[in-house]
Amino acid sequence: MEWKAAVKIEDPIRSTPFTDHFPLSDLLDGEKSSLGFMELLGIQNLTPSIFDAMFQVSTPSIESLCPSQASKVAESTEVLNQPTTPNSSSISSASNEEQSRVVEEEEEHPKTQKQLKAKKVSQKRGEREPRFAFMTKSEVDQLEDGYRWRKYGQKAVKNSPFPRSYYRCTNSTCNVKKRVERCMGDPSIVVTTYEGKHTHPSPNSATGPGLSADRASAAAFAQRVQVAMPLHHDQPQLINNLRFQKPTYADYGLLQDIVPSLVKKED
DNA sequence: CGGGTTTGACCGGCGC
DNA sequence: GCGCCGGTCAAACCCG
Repeated sequence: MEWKAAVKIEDPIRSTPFTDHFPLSDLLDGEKSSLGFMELLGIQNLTPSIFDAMFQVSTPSIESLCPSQASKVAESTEVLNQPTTPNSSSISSASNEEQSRVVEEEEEHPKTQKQLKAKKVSQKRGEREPRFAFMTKSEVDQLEDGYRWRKYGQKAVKNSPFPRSYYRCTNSTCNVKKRVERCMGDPSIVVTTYEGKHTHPSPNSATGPGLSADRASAAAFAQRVQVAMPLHHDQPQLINNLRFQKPTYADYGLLQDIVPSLVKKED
C-alpha cells in the first residue's frame, strides 16, 4: 500500500493553478524538503474546522519537536478541541464554507473607544477564536503569508531569551491575530500561531476576490514555508531536520475529510 | 504626513 | 487581597 497525495495548488503569486501527484514516501525521504504541510496535504482553504483538525492531529508531536513550547500549544489546543457548539467543529464539516462561529461571535458591537468591553466579549471563557499553530524552521520571524500585519505588542516570554510578538491583520474589518515567537528549545524554529479567520482576500493575491483569503494564505505558506507539522507521534520522519510523519491508516478517516484528494493506492 | 513599530502602562484571569 | 502572567492599549517614536 502506498499513500499518494494529490496536491492542487492555486498559487496566489503566479496565479497559475496546478496539480501534482507524488507518493508520500518520496517526501518522507526528504527529497522535497521545501514542501509545506498544507501543500503536502493539498489543503487550500483553512477553515476553522481545519484549524481544529490540524491542531488535534499535530499537537502530540510538537512535544517531541520543541518540548518547551509544547505545553503552551497544548493549552490552546485544549481550548480548541472542545466544540464550542454541538455542531460546529465536526471535522467532516470542513467542506462547509460557512464556518460561522469565527466571525459571528464578535457581532457588531459598535466599536466605541471603550473597546475594552468588546475585548472582554471576545475573550469570554472558552469562546476563543480558532487557533492554528505553525512550527517552521526559519531565520526570519515574519513569514510571508500574503497578508499585511501590524505589530501591536511584544512581551518577554518567561524562561526564554526570545520575546513573543503580537500582530493584527491590517484590514480594519478583519480581526485575525497572530503571535510569533521562537522556540526556546531550538531557536531556529519559529512558532507562529494564528487566531481567527480572514474576512477578506489576501492583498497579495493576484487572482482577486475569487481566491479566498484562507486559500491564498495556505498557498503562500505552502510555497515558501518549510513547515514542520507532524501528523502523528510514532515513527517520525525527518524533513528539514524536523520530524514528519506519514499518516497512519487510523488517520485516514480524519484526513480524508480535510483533504479529499489524499488517496490510497495499492501496488 | 501616514502608516508601522516600540515600549511601558494597564487590564483581567488565576493561583495562593 | 496580592502578585504573577499573558495579552492589549496607546502615546511616543521612527521612517519613507
